[in-house]
Order: sequence, then C-alpha cells, then structure tokens
Amino acid sequence: MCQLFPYAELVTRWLEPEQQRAWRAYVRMQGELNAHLSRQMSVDSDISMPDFAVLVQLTDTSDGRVRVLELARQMHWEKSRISHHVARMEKRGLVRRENCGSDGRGSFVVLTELGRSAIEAAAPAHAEIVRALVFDQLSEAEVQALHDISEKIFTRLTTGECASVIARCDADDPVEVVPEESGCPEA
Amino acid sequence: MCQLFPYAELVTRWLEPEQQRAWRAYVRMQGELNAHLSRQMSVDSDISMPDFAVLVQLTDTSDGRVRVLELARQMHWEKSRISHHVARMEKRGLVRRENCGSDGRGSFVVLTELGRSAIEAAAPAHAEIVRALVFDQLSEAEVQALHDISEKIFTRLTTGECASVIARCDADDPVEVVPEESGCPEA
DNA sequence: CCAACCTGGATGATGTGTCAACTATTCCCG
DNA sequence: CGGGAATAGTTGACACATCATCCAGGTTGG
Repeated sequence: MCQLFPYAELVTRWLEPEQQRAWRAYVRMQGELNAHLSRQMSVDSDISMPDFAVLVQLTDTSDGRVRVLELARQMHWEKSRISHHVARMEKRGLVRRENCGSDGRGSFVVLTELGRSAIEAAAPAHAEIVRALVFDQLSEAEVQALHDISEKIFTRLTTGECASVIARCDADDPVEVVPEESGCPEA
Repeated sequence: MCQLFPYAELVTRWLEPEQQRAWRAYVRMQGELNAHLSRQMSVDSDISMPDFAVLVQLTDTSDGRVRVLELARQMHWEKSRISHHVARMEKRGLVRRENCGSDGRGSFVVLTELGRSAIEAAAPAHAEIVRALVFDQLSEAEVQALHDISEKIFTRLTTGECASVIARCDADDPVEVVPEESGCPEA
C-alpha cells in the first residue's frame, strides 16, 4: 500500500532514500499540479494552458506580432509544435498569420482582438489559482529554495551535452540563461 | 529580452516579485525536465515514460497482475487514460489483458515477459539520468526542501475543494496521503 | 424476480506533442 | 550569375490525454 506512485521499487533503488522520497513527491506533485492548472484554465475560460502561453508571449510584445520561430525560441518549443499550435489557434480566431514582407519564407503570428480579450479574461483566475495552490503553501525560504532548485536543474538541462531540444531551435546560441547565481557544476 | 518565458507580464503581475521569479523558474525547469526524461527514455529503450510508469506498478505486485481501475487509482490516472494506454501497450506485447473470473466486467492487466525485460532494460538508465540531472545538482538541504515543497503543494491539491480528478477515481476515499510530516496549512 | 441503479471498463472524437520529411526562400561562395 | 547549403515554416503520421458516452455485468430494494 506504499506504492501510491511509480518508481517505487525499480527506479528508486539506485537513489538514496531521501532522494527517492523527494523524487516521488516531486513527480507526483508536478503531475497533479499540471493537470489541475490545465483543467482549471479550460473550465473558467475558453483557452488551454498552451494557448495561454502563446498569448502571453504575443501580449508581451508592443505590437502583438512575432515571427514564428522567434516565438518558438522564446518558449523553448520546437518549431513544429508552435506551427501546429498556431494553426489550431488561428482556426479559433485567437491569432492570425501574416506574411513577412522582408523575408519571403517567414510569417508573423499576430494577436487578434479575440485573442487579447481571451487572455485578459483568463489571466486573473490563473494567477489566483497559482497563488492559492502554490505560494500560499510556502514560506519565503521555500519560495527561494524553489527558485534555486529550479534554476540549478534548468541550468544543467540546458548546458553541455544535453541541450538537445533547445539546440534544435537556437542552434549556435547555446541558450540565453542569465547566470544570475549559477555556481555551475563541473559538467 | 527578459521574456525568455511565458507569464512575464500578465500573470505574474499578481504575484510578488520573488514568487514570480520562482514560478517562472519552476515552470520552465519542469517543462524541460519532463521533455528531457521522455526523450531520453524513448531514445535508450523501447518504451515511453507512461509505459514505464505502468510497468513499474505491475512490477511492484507479487504476481504482476492488477485490476484496471486499481492501476488507475494507484497512479492517479483516470480510467479512460489507463484503458487507452493499456490497449496501446497490449498491441506492442508489453502487457496482456485477462478476464477476471470473480467479476464478469472486470479485467486484469498482466505483465508479459517482454514487458518485464523492457522495464528491466530501461530502469537503470532512467535512474542514472535522474540522478545526474537532478540530485547531483542539489545539496542535502535542497533535496529535503524539494520534498517538503512538493508535499505541501500536493497536499493542497488533494485536499478540500480541489480533489477533482482524483475524486473521479476514488470517490469516497479522499486520497491516501500519508501525512508523514504535514504541518498542514489551514486550508 | 425484476427494474433501477451502480461500477468496471471500452470507445470515439478532439486537442496536444514529437519526429521525420518536405517546400520554399535566402545566403554564401565560387 | 549559379548552385549548394542553411533557414523558415508546414505537413503527416503517430503517441498521448481528456471528455463524454456507451455497454455489460453486478447490486439492491420492492
């Protein structure tokens, strides 16, 4: 009755006991949190989390228009993912594609009015639920720890031999991670 | 150039600055880590992460056979998810379905030899990569913090008004979370 | 016994993510 | 200028997740 979750036996045998407890707790939490945020988003607005993420990027630019691959790079998505997703969003009127005059192969993704109102409607509830589910549970020290832990792992992921996905999108540019407090491992 | 990631403006306006930093770092890390683990798993073995999770559950039982909904409950998956996934795995020979004698509607999911050897082949590399990507980056204190943070959020997710998904599978039984060191918030 | 209901599970539609291949442009170099 | 090579983006096939719906086998109350 202790195998509430995967990784009970096989995996965690090669991790220290505290490590395996932490890993199982993390994986489980992360899965539930993602599911919960997605569901909540699609319940109290008409968009999904991926829609939301795209719309945020567009909202962040002054003119609400971004080149497709630029979007991919900012979001750490692969180009086919962004392409497919933009196609779906276009079908629903959340964005629109426009040809790029200066580069014949390129195109812009442009925020529509519908898209703008959709994200404005969705954002407050999302922020609220993140606060309620995550930050209301944590002390200041834990918030700091969450940040540091995330940065360390992320840095490891985008450094050295394992930059795979990311490498597909920004090729030469290793990845724009602000060191900020690296204390970077030997890898 | 600071909008490396979603949630830059719209969302995080309603979180404290340190909270928004932590949230963005977490979301980004979590996305990359999931992607990386999945890719790695399918590169150096013939199974996916979801396959792996199912196989772990089966391996954990003495006889390698579990009722479908029991599996769903253990993994916090919804029944249709497990049903679809088992169907795909069956097609590849990793598991097999067997009718349940004592209950005419029920069926067991049974680990096959192929399934057993698949997970035995996949597990070491997976454990190794988790260690390398995660635990090699963290101090003991951080491992502890990761555990505590995850537990707090998970507890909040599975307590009170927001037990939605989970509620779909274990109905009456609120959820089997061992308190273990709750220090549970007022929620 | 049988009708209403509940439960275990399967199914189909749709949205999403990944990979591999493809097209069309632009760039670069001779 | 011309012919690769790189770049921007699309497409199709497939794996995966969710939802709503369905069905068959149990359970219960009359």
